[in-house]
Amino acid sequence: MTTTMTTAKIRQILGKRGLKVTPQRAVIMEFMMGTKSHPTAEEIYEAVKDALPGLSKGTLYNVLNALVDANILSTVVLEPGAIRYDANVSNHHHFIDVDTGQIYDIPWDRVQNLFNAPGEGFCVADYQVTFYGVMAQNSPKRPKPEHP
Amino acid sequence: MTTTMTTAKIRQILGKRGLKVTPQRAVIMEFMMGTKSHPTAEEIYEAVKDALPGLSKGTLYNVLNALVDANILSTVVLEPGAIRYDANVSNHHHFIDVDTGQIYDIPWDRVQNLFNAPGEGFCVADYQVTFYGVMAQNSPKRPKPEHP
DNA sequence: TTGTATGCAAACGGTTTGCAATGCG
DNA sequence: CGCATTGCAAACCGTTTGCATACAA
Repeated sequence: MTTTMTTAKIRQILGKRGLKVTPQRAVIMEFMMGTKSHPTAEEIYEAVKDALPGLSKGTLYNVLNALVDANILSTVVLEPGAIRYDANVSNHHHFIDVDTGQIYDIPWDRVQNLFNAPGEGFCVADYQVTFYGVMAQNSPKRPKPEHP
Repeated sequence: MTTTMTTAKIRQILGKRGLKVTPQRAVIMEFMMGTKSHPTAEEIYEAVKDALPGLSKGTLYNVLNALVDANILSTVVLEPGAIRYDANVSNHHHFIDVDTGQIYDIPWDRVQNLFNAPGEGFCVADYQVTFYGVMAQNSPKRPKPEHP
């Protein structure tokens, strides 16, 4: 895990929401701000356990729920069985690569306005598109294999 | 639960897929074909337990998984914690009434073609839109209160 | 110092699995 | 008759909860 965000910045974000700064919160936030992979709680646990050897699952969920409540993280449910966490809290869509399992954020404005799509009687307040497909082999967005 | 489909029709659907006809499958199918409510396994269990007093949860999941595998039912995950089942197996979108919790199917062709929306490099094979909002009070689609 | 956050362990809810008994074709 | 399906109970997995201790403000 590489450090991508200063402790000061994290203190500021937490402080602004009236949340205390704990090592657990700082490390988990730093990891989440530095990834776009939409990890599950289990994956976050694996990622931070070197930096937080004593971390318990209970505390992990406690921290994640606090950050979600404070609107620092958002959640997505794309498959049954696990909640995924995302540091991108602005409105956006998702693309799931069915080959690699990678999940990509799709900017909100790439999809045309669909507020009226459902038709008469449906008062749409929000919507979200989930795309399924494969990322082009030559796309720079495609993750490189670990051992080429 | 009202009978909306003949036993013969159910036998035909199951037979075509090479599935044996059991009372459990017949009753569960009949209930699912007659509802648009996207019930969870628990809700299906409650709905059919009068007709199938001995039904076990294990068998319920066994039946539901068999019907999903045979493409007689489809699944949706709209919230964490529970899979919802739908007798509508054709491509469609969903509208969730955030007041009532009701889930409505939105026909596929009410949403314009979004295959190219994510942009360069994303080869979209499929997509699905989830709308959140409220159904107009005067809409005929809105469910009537149990005790007006 | 005070109240909130942590660690641990037990509980929880939805779903799956193993196995003997039943029943459909 | 033979194999698929059922019922039951235990196991599983992600998540929540309760409580005593530790710690940020």
